[in-house]
Amino acid sequence: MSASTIKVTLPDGRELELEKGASLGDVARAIGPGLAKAAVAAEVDGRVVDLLHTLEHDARVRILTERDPEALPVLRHSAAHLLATAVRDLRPGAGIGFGPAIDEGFYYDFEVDEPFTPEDLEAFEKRMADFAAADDPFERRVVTREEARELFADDPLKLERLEEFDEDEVITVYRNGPFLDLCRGPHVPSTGRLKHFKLLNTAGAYWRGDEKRQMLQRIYGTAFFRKGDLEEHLRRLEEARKRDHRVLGKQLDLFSTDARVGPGLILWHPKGAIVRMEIENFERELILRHGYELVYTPHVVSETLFEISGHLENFRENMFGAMEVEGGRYRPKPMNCPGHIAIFQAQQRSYRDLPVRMAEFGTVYRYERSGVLHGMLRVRGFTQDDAHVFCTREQVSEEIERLLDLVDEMLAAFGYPYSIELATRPEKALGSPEEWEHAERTLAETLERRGLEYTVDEGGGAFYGPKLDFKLIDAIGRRWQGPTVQLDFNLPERFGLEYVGEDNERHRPVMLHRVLVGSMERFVGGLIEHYAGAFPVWLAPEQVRVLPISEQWTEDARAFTQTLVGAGIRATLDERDTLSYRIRDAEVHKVPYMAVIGEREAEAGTVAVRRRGAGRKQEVMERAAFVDRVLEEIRTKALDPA
RNA sequence: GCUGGCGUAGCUCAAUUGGCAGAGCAGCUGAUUUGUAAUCAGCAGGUUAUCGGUUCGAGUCCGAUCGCCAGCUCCA
Repeated sequence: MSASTIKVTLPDGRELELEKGASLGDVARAIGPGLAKAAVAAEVDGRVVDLLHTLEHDARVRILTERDPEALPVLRHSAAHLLATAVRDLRPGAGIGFGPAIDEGFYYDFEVDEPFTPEDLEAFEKRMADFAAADDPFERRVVTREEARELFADDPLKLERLEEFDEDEVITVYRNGPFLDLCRGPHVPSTGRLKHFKLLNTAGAYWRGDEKRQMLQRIYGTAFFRKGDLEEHLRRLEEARKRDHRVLGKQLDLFSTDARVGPGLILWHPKGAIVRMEIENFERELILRHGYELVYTPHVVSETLFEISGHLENFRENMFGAMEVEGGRYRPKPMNCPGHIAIFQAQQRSYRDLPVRMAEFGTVYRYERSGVLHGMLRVRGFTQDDAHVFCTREQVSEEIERLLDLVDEMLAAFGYPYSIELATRPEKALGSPEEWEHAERTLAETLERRGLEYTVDEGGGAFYGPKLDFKLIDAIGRRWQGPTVQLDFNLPERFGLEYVGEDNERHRPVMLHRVLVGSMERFVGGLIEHYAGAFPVWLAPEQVRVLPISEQWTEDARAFTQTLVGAGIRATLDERDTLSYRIRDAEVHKVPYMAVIGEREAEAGTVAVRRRGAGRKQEVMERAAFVDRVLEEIRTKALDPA
């Protein structure tokens, strides 16, 4: 092979020989005209680049088309440029910030005097379509720092970014039509590739995410290769909106907030309280089976405790203010751990006592800035299903294993698949690197021993120890914060925790923090959305609604309701208006079972059972059999058939 | 906290350029007794979030406060 050629290896192992300096577009053309047309971008030695990128060395190359998931962020990033093109066209003075692709789409930040209106968005979207129709190529150019300074002389935000480049860093700019941006790329070949996009909303966003800097106006949008994908995405957004726990919470009378009570403080209505009670009962029974002991600690605690724990120092801005009582200062507790530690320390502990597993449904109060509050998902008062395990260093691995079982059993009951993340040592961390290394390895090895897949969140641990995060995946594919297991090198030290070992010496125990649901408020809020308000029977506030067909059968229906209630089933009798009206009402309130009793059922001692959402498909069965079925569903925590 | 938007009956929403606050559902009363997603009629329901201002006149315009929403920042 001559010095002026390079070797390109394709995913199928095939090798091509091309001129040095050939572009990825050339590679695609060399493979075939069909691929050349379909090509969107390319992956060179694992890095996504655009087709203009040239090859100077031998490389492994994969041409990316619409079908490759890696191509979507490229499209979206290009869509962000298209948006900026339109905004610059309609608002010539607009300053440009950053415009990256994000998980579900893209955004671009602008510095403008007048914030954008919904009408502006429509106008921008139309203008984007014009520039897309023009099919301008995305042109990449490497520039010197000086050139770049000149090109962006009128863009202070870009100039600021420019100053951050290292001396030897390659500075590239991209042009499409009239729009030039300082950008690393990659981009699709031309604006004509951008066919299916939508601008979604606008909001303020701080420049560089720094609240001390000026606020820019951000426009969010999304883009797809195929029309159907865009439609599907918009349909999902609509579906998510319909499942909104704040809307369903009101419709189903589960919870509310009240300005007089205070923002971020949840009022659990009777029906919401039943859902919570069922979860707590289930979990209480579960953890007792898993070797936990229940404790209770006070809601208002002397500041002394939080001075020792360090919360007053490190968590102060999240704590409610102090109240003075007889010269002492008290705070609503923001966390339960110090209380549990105090219980641990109430007696001398022997290695024979360990591990000590202490659990509490502990209500905590944290000051959250008003702008972040959100329904039940982000509040100022919430109840954690909190537990702390005090054990020896050697016991950590086994305790983690037990937790994995517990997590699995807990989440299975709600039908949540989950993924695991191992969060490791952050920049600012307490404890020695060796200690961290050991702890991280323990966690990783335990997961591996159980054959569990996990990803590593590098630097995502708390300053006081590494953790395992379990992410729930809900019915419409969204990820939620689930259980966490956190190792703590800090508190045992601060409180001087000790146990007496086999050697009659004092040792420092290891401490694990763990939650399963995290916060009852957030978890139930998430469950409402997961089930779209249609709780499985065991969680349903009302499990059976008994419907007599006419007044004649009311007494029989009342007796049957009593039978159900007597068996421990949450059943009510509805003897109002027409049967149709009551069926509708039960459906609207998502009651899982309707039990209809009329002449035929009264005579035969049966019941006509209609399942929520099943329409007219009903089943007539013996009453005792129905009671058994409902009890069985409750016992097994049966989920609705998908 | 910040930027923008919003706040009308229990709920969902109307109310020309500033000109008599309305409807459906829910509730109550009565009639109807119904076989699978809304029977009919009547009644009641409001200091238009709160406070102040402009105006002959404010749900509508202006200011402040409170709350909510979309984000930013932060997080269970």
